[in-house]
Amino acid sequence: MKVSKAQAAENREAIVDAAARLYREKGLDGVGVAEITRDAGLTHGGLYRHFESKDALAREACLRAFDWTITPLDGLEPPEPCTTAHRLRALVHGYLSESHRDHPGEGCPAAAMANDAARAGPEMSEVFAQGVERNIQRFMSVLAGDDETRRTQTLVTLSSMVGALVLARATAAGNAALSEEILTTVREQLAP
Amino acid sequence: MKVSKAQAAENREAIVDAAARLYREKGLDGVGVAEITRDAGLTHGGLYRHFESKDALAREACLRAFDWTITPLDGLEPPEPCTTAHRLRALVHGYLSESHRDHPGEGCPAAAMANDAARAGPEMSEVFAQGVERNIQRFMSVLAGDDETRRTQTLVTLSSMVGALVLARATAAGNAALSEEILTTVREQLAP
DNA sequence: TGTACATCAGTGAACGCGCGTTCACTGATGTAC
DNA sequence: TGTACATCAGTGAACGCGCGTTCACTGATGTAC
Repeated sequence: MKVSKAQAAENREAIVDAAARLYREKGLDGVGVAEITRDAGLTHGGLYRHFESKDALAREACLRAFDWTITPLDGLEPPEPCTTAHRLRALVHGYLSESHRDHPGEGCPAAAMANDAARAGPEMSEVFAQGVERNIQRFMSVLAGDDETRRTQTLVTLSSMVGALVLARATAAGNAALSEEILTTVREQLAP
Repeated sequence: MKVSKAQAAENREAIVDAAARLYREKGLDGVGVAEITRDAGLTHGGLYRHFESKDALAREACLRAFDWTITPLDGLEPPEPCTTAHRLRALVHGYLSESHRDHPGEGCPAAAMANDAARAGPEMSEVFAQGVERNIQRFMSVLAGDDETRRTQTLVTLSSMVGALVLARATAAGNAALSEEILTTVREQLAP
């Protein structure tokens, strides 16, 4: 049955949100349209009233996933005086936390779907690159100094964080000690 | 028809090698058993004489992939005197090269299949963790200093390289300039 | 060293299954009068 | 403001397709004598 335009818009958002979460958790090839629409409270047939194809939905979901913001850990809120070092530490320790490692669905898509994005064709890669650039801009705004220095530092720190999180996740189920060592060592090294 | 035991062993190796390459290129969910056995010069039916299931093959292929060694770039062979700094530079610049970015099938599996390994269950995660630990040991052997310092430096540098390569690959098709910027900035920062 | 035969690596058709996508249909919405 | 009706978001059965796995079969291998 038809629903109101407002309801239809809400349903569309629910589908994108569900896809953004499920794709980060299970990968682009790990979720079907049936699971995504079910998660959004709908059935699979109606998907194609909103999206041209599964790939088109995936692209929109990827962009949505980059709206993600880090959840600061308890006690990691920057204390006064709120210096650059304090903000950087809160960010790094939130990113390289056990909580972020164990909940990819609500976390950074750069770490959760990079391998998938690399294989999904140029259109997805373009969307992913837009998201990464947004991540870079947000990270730079935390730092101090001239633009070039901040951008260089951001690229290196972001790469370290993405790499450490990706390795910590891949080893978590099979070697918890190694996963833990990667998280703690890298976060202490980046922001002691 | 039956083949000699030596031929059968060769065929088994060919299947593992093909799987190790294809899984790195296309992901664990991106290749079927038909493509793998075809690549090894066989048909899909015989696979189950050698492996219990596709998952069992995937685990063995992942371990095999970690036999990977970096291909030094032209002119990046450590010059005499061959110091720690020289070896480190050759390694970092080889890892963060355009060639490595564009050929994941022969490259580091930690960067090529980390997302897949994280979702493939505890047994795959254990195999992956073994491979990562081997990568760590090999990287440590290049460095100088006491064990703790070398291991800490290794974990941070390895994370940076994995993160940078993963991001460079995911953005390559959609934003070549950003992909290039990530590679060059991080490699110059890690080993100027 | 020959010979007869059991073994078993490899083949390819067939299976059940879940996938992305289509489509006839439903019925509340929203508009034309 | 009512009323009649076209619209279209959502449903769920159906489709073709490719997947992992099975299995009857083939025929060279390797062994028992």
